[in-house]
Amino acid sequence: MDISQILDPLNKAQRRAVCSEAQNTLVLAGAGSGKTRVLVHRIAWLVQVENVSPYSIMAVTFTNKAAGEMRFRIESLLKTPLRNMWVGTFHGLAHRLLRAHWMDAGLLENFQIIDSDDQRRLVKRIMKEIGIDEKQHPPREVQWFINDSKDNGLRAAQLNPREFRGREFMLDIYSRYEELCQRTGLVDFAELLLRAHELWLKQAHVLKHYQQHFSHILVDEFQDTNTIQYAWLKVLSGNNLPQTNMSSFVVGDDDQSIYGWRGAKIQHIRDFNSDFNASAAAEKEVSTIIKLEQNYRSTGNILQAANAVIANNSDRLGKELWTADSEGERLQIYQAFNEIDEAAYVAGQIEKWIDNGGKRSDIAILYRSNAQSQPHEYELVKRGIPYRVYGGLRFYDRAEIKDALAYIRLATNRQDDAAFERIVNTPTRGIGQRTLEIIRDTAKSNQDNLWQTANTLIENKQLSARAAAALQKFIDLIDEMDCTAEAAEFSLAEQVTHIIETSLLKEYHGKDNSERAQAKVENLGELINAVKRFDDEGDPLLDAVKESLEDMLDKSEEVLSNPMSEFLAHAALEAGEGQADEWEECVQLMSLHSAKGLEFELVFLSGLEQGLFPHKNALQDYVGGKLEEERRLCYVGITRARQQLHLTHAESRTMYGRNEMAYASQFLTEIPAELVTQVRAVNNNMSSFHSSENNKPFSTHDSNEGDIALGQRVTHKKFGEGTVIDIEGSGARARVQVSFDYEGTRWLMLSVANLI
DNA sequence: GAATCTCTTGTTTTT
DNA sequence: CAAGAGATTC
Repeated sequence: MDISQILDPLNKAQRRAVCSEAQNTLVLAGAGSGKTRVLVHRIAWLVQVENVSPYSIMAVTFTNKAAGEMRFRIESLLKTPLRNMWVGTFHGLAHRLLRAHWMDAGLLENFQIIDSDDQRRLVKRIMKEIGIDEKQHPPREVQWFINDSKDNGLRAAQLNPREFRGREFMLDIYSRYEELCQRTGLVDFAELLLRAHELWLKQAHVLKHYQQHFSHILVDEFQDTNTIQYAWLKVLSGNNLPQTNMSSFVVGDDDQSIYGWRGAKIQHIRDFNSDFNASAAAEKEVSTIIKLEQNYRSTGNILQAANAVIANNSDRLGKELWTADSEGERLQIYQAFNEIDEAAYVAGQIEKWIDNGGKRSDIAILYRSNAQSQPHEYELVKRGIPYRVYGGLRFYDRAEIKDALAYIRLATNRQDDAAFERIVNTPTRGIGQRTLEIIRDTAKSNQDNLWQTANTLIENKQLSARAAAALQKFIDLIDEMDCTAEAAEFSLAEQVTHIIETSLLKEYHGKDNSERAQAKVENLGELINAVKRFDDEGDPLLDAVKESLEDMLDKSEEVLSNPMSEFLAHAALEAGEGQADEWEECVQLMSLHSAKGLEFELVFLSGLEQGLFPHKNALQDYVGGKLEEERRLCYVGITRARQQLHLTHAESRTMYGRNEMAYASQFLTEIPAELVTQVRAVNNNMSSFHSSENNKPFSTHDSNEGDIALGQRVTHKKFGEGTVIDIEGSGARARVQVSFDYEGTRWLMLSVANLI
């Protein structure tokens, strides 16, 4: 392959980045400026021109989707499969390293990854044990504290107790949690990263091995790295050495940093230059910054809107996107009466797009929170428009699946307390609170896991005959499911099928004949297919690790861990986006967070209301930091659109069962009016009147009680809750409903929902 | 010990 | 509206 194929499709700045000779390169890439393309072509350049071996390259991303796409695009560009290249997410790579070096990392061989749900249960259990009132200190907060500490690389022992005066219990819970996880072979998401970092620091031979193995590290979405990820990269890149040959190539956009709540620090982009040049033995340029500002994605109007919104943020690195493209259409803002009307507008526009020959897969509906997908789904189903929802409750997160996985976990690793707790009495088998309390207490005082404790208690006849019998039945059941090495003669699918059958989970979840129950039974069946798929496809990273460890003395056998553990890790890390219907032609629904990195011809940004987006939690933060992250999220949303962008908000929205009124999002007012067309459909049979108790923002007008003209505004004083109103000119009548907005202001609501 | 009821309470985003 | 906790009844 000749160089022109790699370089021809690139502009000048992109080419400069791809061919960068600096040891460390930071690419500041605006939205739609060809960020992924630069990464992919950079790798192709390294392999084809600089003769770098693919497996001395490590490419890190944040999502599995991005990792998969990068691998795919590199393979298509180079026209060769690259099984041995290290491409993965931070968590995926960290997990892979820990599996290969579990002993050096101080973990149990069959350690399991727990999600935040399991984590909260464990925290709760500890709080109960040491008598901390959950009402006063929500487990969520403690959980957040633990994760935040880990994200910053701090273990309980490293925290200063003096800073916890009056909250010493936080530290106490943290260290007990660490101890419990260690003993039972459980690793949470933050722990994956922290352990991997500690592996570098504590095991010099491991670090040295990988420092010699890799010559190039590439990082996507660099603005999203948290402290521990950044430190991990820094150490691996040889920052601790006087001289290193490792080359780092990172790509990011400070304006698209949207994971601050997960510990990401934009500051890392600023620090990169000074932090990654310790090896200044410079025969060649040490570090360089390249800005990509030409946007190839969106129309001029969309880009201008995005620029205008993000300009309200302070402390940016400074980038101004431009396009050679034409202005295009104006953005359209639709003020809906409520979320049903909003969904109807969106679906109507989608039908129009399709009628004009547009593709469904070019359309995305984006929202701030996953719950907002529901009214849209309802409307799309009603009109028979195929769609697909990303995120939200994912396959492996469903209760019935987590139950099944807990059985598999316990069958794989008896020390897994989290799994034990989840299924010891699911389905119910006569093991009640009392028995469980005894097991927990004994386990606590003996510093033992629940499984072993239960066995001991039965042996020593310390339980009532009834409880002991029930517990014994459970123990026998799990033993019979055994998935440890001895089960190797059965395929994964056979083992899982057996577990689902003998656990009676299908009977348990399907007992009432509801649709919901039926779906659960089907999901359990689907789990077997998921196992089969996993067994067929395997983990592309595994091959890479095997290869890279071949030269590491007597370590190669450690790489091959129990296949069932591999599957469980896959379930925890991939969370199971449906893969089968990936290529089906349908409208895409997803949160703004999961939309990052994607693009669509037609985009709907829905729910642009003050309190929802920006979210009310962010508004309470008067420092503005959180609000700025919301604004970046809005920037991400706007820049997803290529041709057409619709922004919608509703005056009233059903939230936790009540109608809530809301003002339009401040972000809407930040878009220059000349870029926008305001749409308001009047040809539906829906009317909405509202006013606040203090007559803000509307003035009051005299009106005969019980008779309202279309479009007239009223106060609640004349029309109390339940008053019947004639809607002038329509012949319709409605009943007044009183609602409250986010600030607690009282409103009157009349809509099609109130028609009588 | 299990099932059912009532009550409260809490709601972003993801690996 | 939903999940979870706590109380009540079987």
